[in-house]
Amino acid sequence: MIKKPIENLSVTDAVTEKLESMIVEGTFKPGDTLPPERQLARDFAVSRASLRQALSVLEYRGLILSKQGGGNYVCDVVKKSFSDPLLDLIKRHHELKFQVIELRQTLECSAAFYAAKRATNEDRVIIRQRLNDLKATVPMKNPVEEARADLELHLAIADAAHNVPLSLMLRNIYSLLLSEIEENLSLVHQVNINSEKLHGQHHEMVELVMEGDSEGARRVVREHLELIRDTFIKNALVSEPSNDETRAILNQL
Amino acid sequence: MIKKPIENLSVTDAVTEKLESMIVEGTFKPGDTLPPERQLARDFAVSRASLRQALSVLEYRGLILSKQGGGNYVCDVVKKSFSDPLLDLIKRHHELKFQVIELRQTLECSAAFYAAKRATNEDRVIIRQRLNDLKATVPMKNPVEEARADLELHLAIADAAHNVPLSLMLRNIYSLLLSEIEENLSLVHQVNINSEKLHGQHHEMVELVMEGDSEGARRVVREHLELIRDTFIKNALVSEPSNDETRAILNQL
DNA sequence: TAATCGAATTGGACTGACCAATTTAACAAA
DNA sequence: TTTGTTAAATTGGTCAGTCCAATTCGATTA
Repeated sequence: MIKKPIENLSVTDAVTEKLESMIVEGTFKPGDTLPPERQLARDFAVSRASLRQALSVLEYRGLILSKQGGGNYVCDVVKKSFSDPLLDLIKRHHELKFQVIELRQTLECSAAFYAAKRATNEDRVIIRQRLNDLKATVPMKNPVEEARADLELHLAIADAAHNVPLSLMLRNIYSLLLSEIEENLSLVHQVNINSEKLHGQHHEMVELVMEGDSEGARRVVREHLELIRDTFIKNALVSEPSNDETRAILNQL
Repeated sequence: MIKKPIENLSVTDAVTEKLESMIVEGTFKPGDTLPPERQLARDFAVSRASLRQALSVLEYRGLILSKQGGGNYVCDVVKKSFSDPLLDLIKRHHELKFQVIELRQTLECSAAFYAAKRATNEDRVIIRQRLNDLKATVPMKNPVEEARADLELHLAIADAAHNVPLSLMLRNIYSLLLSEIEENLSLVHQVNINSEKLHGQHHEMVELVMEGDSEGARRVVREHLELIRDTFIKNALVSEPSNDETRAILNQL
């Protein structure tokens, strides 16, 4: 039987693949400039329009960088990200970030609720340890480390809920938030306006879980994430005042 | 202070962002066709070449699908799932199914809560349609179709919550449950013991969302999923009496 | 009623032109 | 020579128009 891998590529797609291959295989090395578009189009026997469509995709993917008057520069392929397009989407759209916080609130409220019911002695030791770790990071004045310790505490509580899918989903959300924080440190500094209140909530949250007060734990976590959400919104207002996205967020409340 | 994200966008990039926003925010909905390229170029006051560069990036990112002679179709980004080791894990470990139901309860309670607050008229039409579809499947005596229609109703409510990540996670769970049901039909028949009560809850759930009673909607969904959970547990007891996993589940309650 | 055909619609591609940022080289001044 | 300025060439960015090819959809026909 003949396998028929029909090449049904458009001109643009074919050029995209060809250029990608040449970059990955080293025909064009990082830092090089690609041949001028007009010449490249002639070489590939395609129109400049089709070539430029291919170049736009390659630029979006981070393989090249176009500079008007300069040229098309080949970027370091190592930095190429394989991340999910959906994650890219969430990172770029503020209204989705708000939704992520809302989802986090939903999940964490349940996590705290069940953690208060099901936490084992071992869980309790870990949770206390995470709380101490968090307190230890405060004097370090390192916002990334503090954020990481903060999320580790929340994660310890999530794990104490003994619901594997719930823990996994929160882990996904935390890694997303952490990369967000690492990319934009200024947000964290402004968050610190409410740092005492947030730390107080951390203590209260841990205590209620320890006491087995599931309803109370859920309530505190809800308040905790409402405060985080409000801080996020204030931030959005500061950095992007009278922006359509920001207004859309406010209308959702 | 610096922190000045200068808007130095090219025409193509501006069009890309604009279209992306309109898709994410729902101006163009999944399944819709975008306006014809010539008209879209006129509307944005850009050349068709620039517009097509933007479209090629959006197509690479999976937000739209271009079909020659057909149009540019908006894809359902929500249906794109995280590449998740979670699904494999759950399929291999039966004790996780109970946790999945619990997670589903957490997510759906929030979904119903926000749906009652945010459902648009369009959402309401779809929800009513799904409820009618579900009622229509009952006389068919086809458990898989009924389960599918059931989940479609729940999904419509989830989408009405207007939280993309939330919808996405529930979609993942639903696809998991559906494949589970298809693999094991016997469970569904036994569930039918409570079918009248479940159907009544469906009606009540829809009505409360329609009335905008967010607290009531959340309560009904919680009861609904408690019933589903209990039915699931009874089933487990019948099929696997005095099993370690089953006892572990009961101890969690 | 169903199938078929063709015109209108729509995306795919090409060409040539012009603009704007950058680079390069020529030139002038020190 | 070295340095700074300027003008021309280069190059990416954008646009308008034209034609091709696949699809759609309504009118026509069996």
